[in-house]
Amino acid sequence: MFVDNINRRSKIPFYQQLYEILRGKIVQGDWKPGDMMPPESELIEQYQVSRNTVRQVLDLLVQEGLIYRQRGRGTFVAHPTLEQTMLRIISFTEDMQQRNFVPGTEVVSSKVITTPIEIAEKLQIAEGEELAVIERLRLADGEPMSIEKSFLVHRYCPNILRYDYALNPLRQVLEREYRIKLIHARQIIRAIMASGELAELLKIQMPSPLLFIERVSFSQDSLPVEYLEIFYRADRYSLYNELQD
Amino acid sequence: MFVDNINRRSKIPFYQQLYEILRGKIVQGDWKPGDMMPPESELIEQYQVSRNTVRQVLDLLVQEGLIYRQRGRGTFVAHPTLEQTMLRIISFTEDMQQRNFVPGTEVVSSKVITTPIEIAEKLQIAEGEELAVIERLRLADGEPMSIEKSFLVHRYCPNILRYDYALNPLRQVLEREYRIKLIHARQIIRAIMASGELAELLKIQMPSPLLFIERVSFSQDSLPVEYLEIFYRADRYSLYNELQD
DNA sequence: TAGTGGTCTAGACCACAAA
DNA sequence: TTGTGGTCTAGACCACTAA
Repeated sequence: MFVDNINRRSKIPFYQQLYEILRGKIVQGDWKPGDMMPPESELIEQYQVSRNTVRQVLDLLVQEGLIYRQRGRGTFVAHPTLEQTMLRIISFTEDMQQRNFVPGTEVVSSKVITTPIEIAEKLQIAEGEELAVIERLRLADGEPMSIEKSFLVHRYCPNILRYDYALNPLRQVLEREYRIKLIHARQIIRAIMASGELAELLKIQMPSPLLFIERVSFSQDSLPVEYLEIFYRADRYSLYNELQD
Repeated sequence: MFVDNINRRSKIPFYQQLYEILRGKIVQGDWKPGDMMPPESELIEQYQVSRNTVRQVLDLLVQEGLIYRQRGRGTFVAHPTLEQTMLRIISFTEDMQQRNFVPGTEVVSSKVITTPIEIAEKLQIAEGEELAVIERLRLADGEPMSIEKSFLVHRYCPNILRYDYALNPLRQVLEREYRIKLIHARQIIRAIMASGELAELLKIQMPSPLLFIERVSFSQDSLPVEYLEIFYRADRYSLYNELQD
């Protein structure tokens, strides 16, 4: 078990601490989909915070789609949906687990290049600065699902290529070794035709369509750190979301 | 000007009333992008509600992307972004205006059919029930942008095909003539290859990829009313969104 | 220093679901 | 009737921005 109480001397707000605690219980499966959560009164008692603070935390979890509330009945752990994929930054591993695939990774190449102008603009750096490039083939149940090309500003994470990204998640290395957390991203979604090179890696016939995502991710300091290109096999991958109003 | 105060005898919660009021001022342009909103203290004074209630309303507007807050500086009206396209149901006309295109529409066909089983499932109706089908070619600056095929449960909107959908927005007819408002939708986004028929209508070469959206829209009574297929030219259309966490 | 939004408390009354 | 979440109040202190 992890920390399960609020540190009242910490500079982190109570509601963020409680959010991490409750989210952990859901993500780690202490509370399972469909389970009723402790009622607000109990959370107030257990964590010694006010009702407003508890409700602030529950609001966040509702927004995230992890729980839902029913007036008069209680608060329940939600069944996971693909919805969450579209609004939160999640890892390939998480994404595949939600889709009931076993994830796998092969590194296709990794090298340092000088930044071409198109990417320099997206990452707001000078043309010619060094970029670390990691190209990975992503597998689902052993079959190719997508190609990911990561372009990282090398100055922020020197020597990052010394790790093996078939074994280490890139985001974990960034967090643990370089204290860089990617907390915000902007992406564009397109349909494209597979090039010969991509078709070969993804084991698909030509011509075939791909779902193509270009994403720029920002660190906790609001610096653009990574430009990512993902090429998904259109026969295996689609996006889902919900609209309001 | 519309209603600009809170009806304290209404059964509608204060925060919902205040939300409508403030949202109206933004949408109708009383407050323009970049403008500072009145500080919380002023809203409390003017509308005679507590700070919590004011903040509940502002939270909603922040979530919707209409405003943003800066600690120590104030609360400001946000500049519209394509972001909103991905999370709100908007019309083709609105979408094109945001993208700085002049929208246009041609009706390709309209007819009544009996529901095939795949669509019956999506709309939760019996196989063989009547569907009104409207197929429209959408233009942007006079050039083909997309094909939309609407499948409507005919029982909910009898005789809907008597209107001309080159002139009348479908959603407007549904609202005005049948009191059906589409307030919620679920959609799946894929990449596909254009068929010969679609390629011809969209004036593109074969083979070409398309961005394909399947959407089921629900009325205010939570009934599925419309199944919509949209085929976008991939060379002219892409989706944009932002991710957190 | 004055004014802003961010966090937090301790109450209150209500609406709804289930027993 | 009891227990749940939904709405609302009137305060408090803090952190940040700009003058």
